[in-house]
Amino acid sequence: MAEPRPRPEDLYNAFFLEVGILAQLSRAIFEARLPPGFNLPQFSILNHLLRVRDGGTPLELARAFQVPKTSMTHSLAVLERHGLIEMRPHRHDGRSKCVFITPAGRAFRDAALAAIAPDIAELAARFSAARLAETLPTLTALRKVMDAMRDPGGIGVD
Amino acid sequence: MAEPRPRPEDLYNAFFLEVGILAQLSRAIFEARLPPGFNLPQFSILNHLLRVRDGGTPLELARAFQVPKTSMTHSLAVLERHGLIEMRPHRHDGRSKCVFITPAGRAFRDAALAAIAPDIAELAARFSAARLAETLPTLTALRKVMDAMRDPGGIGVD
DNA sequence: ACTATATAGTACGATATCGTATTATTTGGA
DNA sequence: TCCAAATAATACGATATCGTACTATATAGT
Repeated sequence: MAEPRPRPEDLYNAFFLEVGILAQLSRAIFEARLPPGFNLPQFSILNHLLRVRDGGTPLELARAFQVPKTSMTHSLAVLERHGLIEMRPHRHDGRSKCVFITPAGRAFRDAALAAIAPDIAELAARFSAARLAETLPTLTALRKVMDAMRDPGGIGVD
Repeated sequence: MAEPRPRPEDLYNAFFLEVGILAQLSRAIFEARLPPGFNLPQFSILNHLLRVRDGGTPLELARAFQVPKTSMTHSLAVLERHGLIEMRPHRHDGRSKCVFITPAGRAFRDAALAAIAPDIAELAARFSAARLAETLPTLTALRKVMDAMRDPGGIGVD
């Protein structure tokens, strides 16, 4: 009754279907815990500024998140309007700017992480961390392969 | 040098970060092969109508895709405007409608799948299907757990 | 049968995302 | 030095997504 030999194509489609659903579900859970008016990309930018580094340019951020630079301009404008980041002129390049997180931005990010912790705890109670950990190296390796395919020699997220 | 015991929380965050990036990358690749003016959700609806079933209501589709019904109304309007689906009145419920895929819709979906096949082949050459297949059951199980958490007794995608 | 409540779909407005064009600045070659 | 090409950011317009409110119909309790 089981398909004897599923076409490889179907496997990849099924995989990306699951990935898409998981991304949508996790985003919905996450955004439900953010203050109204904020979304996951905005949080992710703050998180990136803290975990990776701040002081980089909007274009670098756009590349790191694989979004058009105009989308990044918009997201940064929202964050700046709320005082969560600061945009300063670039020291050596008059065309460019540098993005810094503010103390309010740190506080916002920490509060958001704390707000989601209970959801993660509930999920952890129903789905073992060990099982997730098994798959993580594969997901990371695949992501790197796909990154390389779309932009050979690109910047990457790490 | 490696963290002796990473907090479980960090593992889940890292996992969902990878899932989000993979979803974004696969969506970008997919949409690059769709005719201009169409996006992945629109294709996914056609695919669902063929692979699962058609004749259902817009609300059922909205639940299956975990999107608000207003978003589904909009997507269906676009598909209908292009003649890819047909909306007929519901037989027994005057409030409701039924969504059917048209021959043009089938052709569109088949053409889209064919257009992406080379990308999948290229990916398959760089990342083994076997490795993906290993992780798929875990992803599916996690998706079901998360589905159940957000909507106990909900409809589900299968 | 009548009425209150629930439900399906949509109209409308707000924000997000993204493609194209524009402006300002830098860089590199004549 | 000067000018053409490249680059960083943004302005602007189009579509997508989604929350609120509304209309039409169905359902359930009396």
